[in-house]
Amino acid sequence: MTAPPGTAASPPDSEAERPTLKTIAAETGYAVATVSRALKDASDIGEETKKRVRAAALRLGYRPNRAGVRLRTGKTNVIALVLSTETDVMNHTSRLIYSIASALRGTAYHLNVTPFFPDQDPMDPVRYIVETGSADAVILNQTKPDDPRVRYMAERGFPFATHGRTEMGIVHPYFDFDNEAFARIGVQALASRGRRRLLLVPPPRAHAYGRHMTTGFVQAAAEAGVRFEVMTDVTSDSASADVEAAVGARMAQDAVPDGFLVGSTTAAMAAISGAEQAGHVIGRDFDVVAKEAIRFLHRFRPQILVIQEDVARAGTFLSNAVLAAIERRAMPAQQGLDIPTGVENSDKPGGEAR
Amino acid sequence: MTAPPGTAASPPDSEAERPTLKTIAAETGYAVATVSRALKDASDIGEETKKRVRAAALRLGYRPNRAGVRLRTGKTNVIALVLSTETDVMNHTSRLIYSIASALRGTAYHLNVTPFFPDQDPMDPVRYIVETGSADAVILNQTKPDDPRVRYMAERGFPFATHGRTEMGIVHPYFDFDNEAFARIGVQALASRGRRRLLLVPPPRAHAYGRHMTTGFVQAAAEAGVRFEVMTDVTSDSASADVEAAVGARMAQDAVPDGFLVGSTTAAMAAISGAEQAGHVIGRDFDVVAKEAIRFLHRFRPQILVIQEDVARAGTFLSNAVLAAIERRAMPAQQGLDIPTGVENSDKPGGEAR
DNA sequence: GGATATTTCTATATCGTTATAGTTTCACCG
DNA sequence: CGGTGAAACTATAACGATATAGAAATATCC
Repeated sequence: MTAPPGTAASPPDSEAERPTLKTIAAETGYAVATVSRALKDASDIGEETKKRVRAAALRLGYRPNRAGVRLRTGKTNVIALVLSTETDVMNHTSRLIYSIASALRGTAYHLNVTPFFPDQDPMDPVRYIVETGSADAVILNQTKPDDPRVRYMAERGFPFATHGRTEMGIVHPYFDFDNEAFARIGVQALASRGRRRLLLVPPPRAHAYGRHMTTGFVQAAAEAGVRFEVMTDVTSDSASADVEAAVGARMAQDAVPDGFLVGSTTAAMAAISGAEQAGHVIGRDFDVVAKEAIRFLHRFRPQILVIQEDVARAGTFLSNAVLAAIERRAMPAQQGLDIPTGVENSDKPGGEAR
Repeated sequence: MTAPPGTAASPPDSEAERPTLKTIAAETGYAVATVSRALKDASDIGEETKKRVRAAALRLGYRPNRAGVRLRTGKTNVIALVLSTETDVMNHTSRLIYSIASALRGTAYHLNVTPFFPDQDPMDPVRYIVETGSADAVILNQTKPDDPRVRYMAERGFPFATHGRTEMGIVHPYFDFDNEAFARIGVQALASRGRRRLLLVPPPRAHAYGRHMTTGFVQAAAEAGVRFEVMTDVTSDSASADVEAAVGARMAQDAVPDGFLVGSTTAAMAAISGAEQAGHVIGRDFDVVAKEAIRFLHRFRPQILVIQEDVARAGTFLSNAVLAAIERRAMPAQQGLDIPTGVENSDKPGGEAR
């Protein structure tokens, strides 16, 4: 009898070594290649062998070494989420992260988060990931109308999806909140409440969604036959104090607006503060339509008119989109749109922020 | 003359292959091992060689293949952030992520985010990371007084740091907001405003910080000689509607509290709503002290008394702590505490939420 | 019965890196 | 001039996985 080690009991090591294919091979008596093929259920491996190998793998708690797989196959099993830190809408980011991670549960994929900062070239993280092959797919947020990151990934055929659209005519998977619909519904809600002089605090035009919202606002207001104006000195991403001051100043002038459409949650609060300081009362002198990802604005002022954005749906969609792209699968829909259906305010019950 | 390829011009490949040590070796004429050693500035490599190798590496845009390094050395260059999704305090999470990522900029480390969900064993992600060696260090948040995750990592000597303390007597790097100081300062602020019947909406006692806050509250109130009570049916993590209802009910009974200390931002808003619905006026009938990570509560009610939590500092500290732990370096301080210095309200100017 | 498939398994090379044990070259020494 | 040692470099063997060509063993066919 020869003495191949590890045939009987478990290894005598004090440090429990992590099992590899080699360990299983030694345990079962098969070759490493056979074990590898058996575990991936290859057609040229016998049923009995597969059963034995799987049993050993389970017993030993085998988990493939990612570095080994990655080196050999190039597959990283990583999805990179590249986040713009420019705008951090209330709880938007963490919701997005949670919903992506949640959709990735049960898959072999892990989530890598790479924020980039205002002093940085937005291309840096994207280039790094593609050049070093450190992820299998990328999810981007805060797209610009002409976004070099999208062009870069599309040109290289690197799997990716974006939260937000572009205006480049490049077909790729994205999920977007329908800011045009948001503006339209908001304008209609204000108009139906008798508001006739509308004011938009728009997102920056540098972002694609800023243009959509502005376009929707202008069109809907024109259709409704009401007067309208768009703030130019501040955006919904400006510092709260600036929004407050700008709106306050505007509300002290002539032809006072009586309906606000505001592009972000924080800016909505600031705008209301500004108007109030100019002596106007919400619900009586003016109404406000705002977008939020988590219900809490109604606590700020119950009179506020709110349109909900479903960030979790975005995360789920984007995860599925990149998983499909990695496997070169077709998707039922390459693009997803979160189309709001109407405004809410505090008289309507609903899910609550915690 | 022999014909070793790639001596003169760049490779004729249409697909620009990613350069490896081999590429540099071919370019420079040195052996792969020499190139490797030259790039890590080993002592047994000549200056002239190093210079040439570095130049070639730069010219070719060489970046080490992480999978190769990881396979050979076991080093992943990944920091894992394991997030509890139980409580999602306003913008807390994204701030933490940004600040960690920011501190990791310029290092060779990447950030992996692994949330775990209420239906999951909190040990799962931690076990997975340690067993598969998928990260060099772990950062945990939302510690429990007796936290098995901390025990697990400490026993194995796996580099880690936590946001929040435990009560297990295990010495390890952590950063914590001083919730005891928060409670003390809050109670003193209320007492100095003449409030004599204080109410605490505490964080869940399952979390370490919940105990700290409660302890601090009870002690400070006793010292100040004021009456106090701790809500038992709801916590600052309860659904907003529940907090609102519970506080509202309490405010309709006898011996009405005139000062609230609230453990979270959202619960503070809910508590105020509840009290207001019971007919009480903030600033006149009662005062509220709340904690926030991002300035915006003053917009909700200017009268609110706010104590700021510096989440960015936590992220920076935790990053440095795990980097030191990975390199087995000593840290100037193993533990960090964010000790609030006082309350603010809207009469004091300050940084703004955007 | 010999040739040809078919099934099932194995040996080998490889991905990119690094640790280790050489090897070569040259200077210096007694 | 042989021996010693340092300096500078190289060859080789891993790390763990998998693709691929090939090898036994068995089955199938004319």
